[in-house]
Amino acid sequence: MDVQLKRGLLDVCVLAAIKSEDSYGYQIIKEMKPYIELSESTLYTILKRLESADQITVRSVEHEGRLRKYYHITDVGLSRLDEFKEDWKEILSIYDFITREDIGNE
Amino acid sequence: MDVQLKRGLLDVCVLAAIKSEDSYGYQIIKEMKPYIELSESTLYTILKRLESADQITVRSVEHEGRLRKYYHITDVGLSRLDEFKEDWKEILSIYDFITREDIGNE
DNA sequence: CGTAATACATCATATCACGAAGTATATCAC
DNA sequence: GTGATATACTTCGTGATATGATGTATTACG
Repeated sequence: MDVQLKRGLLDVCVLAAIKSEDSYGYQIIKEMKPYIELSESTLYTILKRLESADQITVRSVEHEGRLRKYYHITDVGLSRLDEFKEDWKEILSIYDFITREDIGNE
Repeated sequence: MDVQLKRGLLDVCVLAAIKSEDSYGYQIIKEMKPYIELSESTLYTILKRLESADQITVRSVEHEGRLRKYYHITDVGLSRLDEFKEDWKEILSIYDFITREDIGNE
C-alpha cells in the first residue's frame, strides 16, 4: 500500500495491537502483519514516539537471556484511539468526496 | 484532523476535485474545503507533484488580467483514483483491526 | 487610496517511514 | 561444532512531504 496512506494509521495500529494485552516489538510486528506491514526500524521509531507522547509505557523483562521490552497502553493512548474514531468519520466523508459522481457526470 | 492521516488522501482528493471538470488552484481549495482543508503552499506542491507524475496536465489561461492555470486529469490520474479504491479495501481491514475487541476482552 | 480577494510561487523547517547495518542470544540442521 | 535461522532491540542516513511565512501582481470595493 502507498506509504503516505499508511501514515497516521501506523501509530494507531500499534496502540490497538497492545490495547488488550501488553506486548513487545517482535510480537507487535507479527500481529500487525496480516493487516499492515512495517519494518523493525519503523516500529521502534513509532514506539519511541508513542512513549514520548505518554501514550505508552515501557518495562524491560529478561526472557531466556534476551531483553524484552513490554509496552503498555496508557489512558492517553486510549484517548488517542477514541480520537481516531472521530477522525474516521471525517475520513469517510473524504472518501465520499473522492468517489462521488462515479456513475455519469452529465 | 491529524496531519499524518491527511497524507495519502490529499493527492487523491485533488485528483477527484478535477475529475469531472478542469479547475484551477483557488477553485480546487474552495471545493475541497468542506471535506479537507489545505493551504495554498500545500496545494501547489501537490499539483507540481501530480504533474511530474503525469497524473495531470496544465494549461495557462489569461483571465481578467490574471494568470490562471487549469489542471486536467490524465488517464494515469484516473488509474490512480482506481488504485485508491483498491487501497481503500486494505484501509477498511486496518480499521477493523484498530477497532476490534471494543466490547469486552474476555 | 487602502483593503480584501484572487492567483500563483518559493523557501525553510519539522515530521516521518524505511532500508541498511549492527549487536547479541537461542535453536536447529548437517 | 559450525553455520543458518529466528528472536530482539538499536542507530544512522535518506527521501518524501505538509505547512507557515513571505513575496508578486491584479481586480474589486468602500
